[in-house]
Amino acid sequence: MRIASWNLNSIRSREAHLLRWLGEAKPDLVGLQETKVEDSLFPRAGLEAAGYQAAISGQKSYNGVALLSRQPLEDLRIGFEALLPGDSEAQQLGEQKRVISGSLEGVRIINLYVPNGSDLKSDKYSYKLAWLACLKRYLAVQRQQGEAFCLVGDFNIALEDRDLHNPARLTGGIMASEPERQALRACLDDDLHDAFRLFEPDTGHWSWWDYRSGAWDRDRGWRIDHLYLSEELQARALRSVIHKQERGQEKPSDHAPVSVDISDEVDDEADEEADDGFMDQ
DNA sequence: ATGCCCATGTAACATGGA
Repeated sequence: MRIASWNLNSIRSREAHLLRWLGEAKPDLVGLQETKVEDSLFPRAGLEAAGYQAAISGQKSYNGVALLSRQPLEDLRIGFEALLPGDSEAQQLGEQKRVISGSLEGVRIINLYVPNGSDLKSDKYSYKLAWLACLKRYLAVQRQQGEAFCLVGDFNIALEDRDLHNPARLTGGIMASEPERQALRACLDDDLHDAFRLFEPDTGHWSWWDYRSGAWDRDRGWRIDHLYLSEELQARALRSVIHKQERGQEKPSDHAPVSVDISDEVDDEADEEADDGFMDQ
């Protein structure tokens, strides 16, 4: 099973990119972020023609998440409030559409668009930290359910210095500050594993390049889009890839898609030979 | 140093992103 995540920066502006990429990468399950469209205007027709159905949670102009799948998802959950019914903060945070999850073949995918935070002195930064604290409570409930799960999305956090192009200048600032890194580590809690880092220890691999300052041409990027696997899925991980070529397209999103392949055989070892030749870069 | 670019909404900029 191939699971992917992509911040599209507007699905209506990027529909052609998405459809072409789906045909090339053929993911089974995709978490999308920043769809930037209310549900009634979500462009379903092209996706359905391409064999994908969409579970959506959107709003006008900002935010918005979706899950694409070839097979219908089971047990759809929208927002933190789906798992935290008595949590008033979860209710309040649900005004911004940033969380959607569903199950497929015994695997739950939780798709997130973590707030950016803007600036360390901004109210949006406190919002980001409160949001991550709520995510921790949400995951505590998820863990109690004993289901294999995959946490994907645009985290807007470079968790380690090897995840950004200029740590000397950028560490400590937004997307690389210790409080937000600590808040994300608390969510991962030693039992969620970064799929990409199972295979690639080196720096120099990015998933986001700023539109400004010629960041793409200078390869000044950050790795802020992640796929985290629970223990049972970590053992089944075959490879994880950043689909960097998508950032080089005409009128691209500022994010590249990321993906992980999970063995269908529950008893297989992680070092098993991969079963299909799709690669990038 | 600051903004650089891009999308949305609404109608020449304002807001948000990261």
